[in-house]
Amino acid sequence: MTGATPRQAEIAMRSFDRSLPMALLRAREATMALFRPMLAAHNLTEQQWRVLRALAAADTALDVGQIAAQTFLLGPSLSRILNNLERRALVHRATAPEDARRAQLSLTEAGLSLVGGIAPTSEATYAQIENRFGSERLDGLLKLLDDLVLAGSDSE
Amino acid sequence: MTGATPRQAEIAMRSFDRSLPMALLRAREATMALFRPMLAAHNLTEQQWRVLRALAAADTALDVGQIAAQTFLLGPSLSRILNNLERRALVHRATAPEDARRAQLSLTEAGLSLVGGIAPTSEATYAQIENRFGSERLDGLLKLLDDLVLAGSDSE
DNA sequence: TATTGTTATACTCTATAACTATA
DNA sequence: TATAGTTATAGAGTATAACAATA
Repeated sequence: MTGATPRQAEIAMRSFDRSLPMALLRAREATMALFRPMLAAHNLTEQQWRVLRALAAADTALDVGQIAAQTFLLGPSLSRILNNLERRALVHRATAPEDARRAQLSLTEAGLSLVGGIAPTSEATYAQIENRFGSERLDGLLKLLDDLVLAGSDSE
Repeated sequence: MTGATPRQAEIAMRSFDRSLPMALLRAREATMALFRPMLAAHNLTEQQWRVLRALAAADTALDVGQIAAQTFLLGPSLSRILNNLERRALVHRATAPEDARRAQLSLTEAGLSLVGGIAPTSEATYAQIENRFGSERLDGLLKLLDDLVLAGSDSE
């Protein structure tokens, strides 16, 4: 035969539906769909928002490596994102006094104000999710997701 | 003040740690880290693999719109990915007889063979996850993720 | 020499709009 | 006119290597 007919039965692999990476992607897409309009309204990409969020959550200034680890961004991507956020005066960059190689990043007043302004909308969306999904189930889900990460990072 | 000191306490928003989109991203990254070497060994991007996986799982040929919906890829991205996979002779493209606008995509013998060859490695990785995480908990997680998608897609 | 971070480069994906072909 | 899909275009992220500055 020339063309090709799909024959799932011939492949010993779980169904697309039960694929864990796909299930995580679907869930993330469904969730982000609720938050995306909020970010678009402020001209923020998801990645930029992750950086701002990490800085807002930190009790202290963060260096580039710490932000990269928390946001799952690679150095080169993060470098450009930080340039962008600095140009928009949302982020402040200083050199660590004890190690001139290391940068210290923090939110500016404007950055803090932006995150603080978005927070109510974000929390309203969360309330909507908790309302529909149940807050106990949401807690359970977060716990399972944390445990999955631990299971993945265990020694081989 | 000039610089900026982060003050999480001033922002009424849940911690970065308890952010659902971040938890889903972390879990997905941790999971994909286990599968990525397998894809890299076959020169497949995650998106290309999602397309092959969708075609392998289908009982019949799929059109571009169906693949886009299942893989969360946009038309233009998918168009290029399909060109790439067609060039590599992994995917076969035909025109639907009843509607010449519609394409019918399926795996070629080589595509089927590729997916079939990767399947054992994929299943071994799954077995590892189930072993560490527990298969009942994995089932529970998949169920919660499905329900979350339903909760997100409900009428506003 | 090792580390922190940026720059260089090539590729891929995202996103929106415009377009072609078909219905 | 509406729909399926591709092409155009601009922007942003991914990934690896090379590099500069500092330790």
